[in-house]
Amino acid sequence: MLLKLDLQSEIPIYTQLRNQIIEGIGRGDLKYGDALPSVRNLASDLGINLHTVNKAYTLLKQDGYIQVHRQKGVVVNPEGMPPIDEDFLNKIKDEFRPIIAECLCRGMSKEEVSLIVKQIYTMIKEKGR
Amino acid sequence: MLLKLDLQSEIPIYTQLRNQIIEGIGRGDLKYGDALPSVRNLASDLGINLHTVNKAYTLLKQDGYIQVHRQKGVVVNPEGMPPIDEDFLNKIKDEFRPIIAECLCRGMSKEEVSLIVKQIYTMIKEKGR
DNA sequence: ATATCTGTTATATTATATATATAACAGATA
DNA sequence: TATCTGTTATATATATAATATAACAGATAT
Repeated sequence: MLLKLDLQSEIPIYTQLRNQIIEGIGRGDLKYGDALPSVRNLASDLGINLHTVNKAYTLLKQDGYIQVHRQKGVVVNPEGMPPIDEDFLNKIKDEFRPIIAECLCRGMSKEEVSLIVKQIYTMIKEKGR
Repeated sequence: MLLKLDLQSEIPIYTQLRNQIIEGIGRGDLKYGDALPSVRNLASDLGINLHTVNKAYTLLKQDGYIQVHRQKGVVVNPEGMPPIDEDFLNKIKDEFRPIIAECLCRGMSKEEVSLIVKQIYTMIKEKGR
């Protein structure tokens, strides 16, 4: 799977990594049980530090997206993705909220915002072809 | 207008301020031309530093949400909100994207995501009553 | 006029977050 | 036995966030 970094971005590298791996899973590029590169290999490939990759993996592990086995390596959670529970919904609501508020502030209708969101959903899903 | 801060949050104080003011405008609590507290008064009321408020105001000014007059004070932009241009759409797409990817990753359908977004839109808009 | 209120700018300090650099440990594998 | 895992521990450099004082210059009220 191809990972691209913007080292000049204000978004931390470990966050960029985390987001792209999640997007890869969501799109289907990465399937349940698929192996991810070792922290050292990925860091080397990307020209960044081992600990930066490790931080991204740690976050993904904490959320249940991947499993990390001491000596086997890193894999996308073979048991599937974590459930859509209350905690998750509250988290994404907190993340969505300020963006939607800004849309509302500029006069976008509920339908316009909804349409943009649907377009992004489709764009993510179809990018793998 | 009531502003609440979570000093323990990982979200910077100036970002919390910015977001809440934008939400206030979007909801209609703050109307075009309405005065905002001076940097010193608001900082004092919230128990934070003047520069933290000033940073929030500077961001809001840069985006065209408020106007700052040297001696008159701070007001919500009387000419209305900035337009929904290409730059704005690209910005919110970049912000929406990782959240939507995570929804997709957990198996939420396009309609489920869209529904949540609509609910948040309504929630923001109706909170002022 | 003078005191007070604006936003603004400058400087310094502290704390935290981000990213890197080395090194070592312990289990698994070739 | 050498090599590959993730993990942990330190140390360092840089950037960001937040605070603390201080001063400036224009406007306003007394």
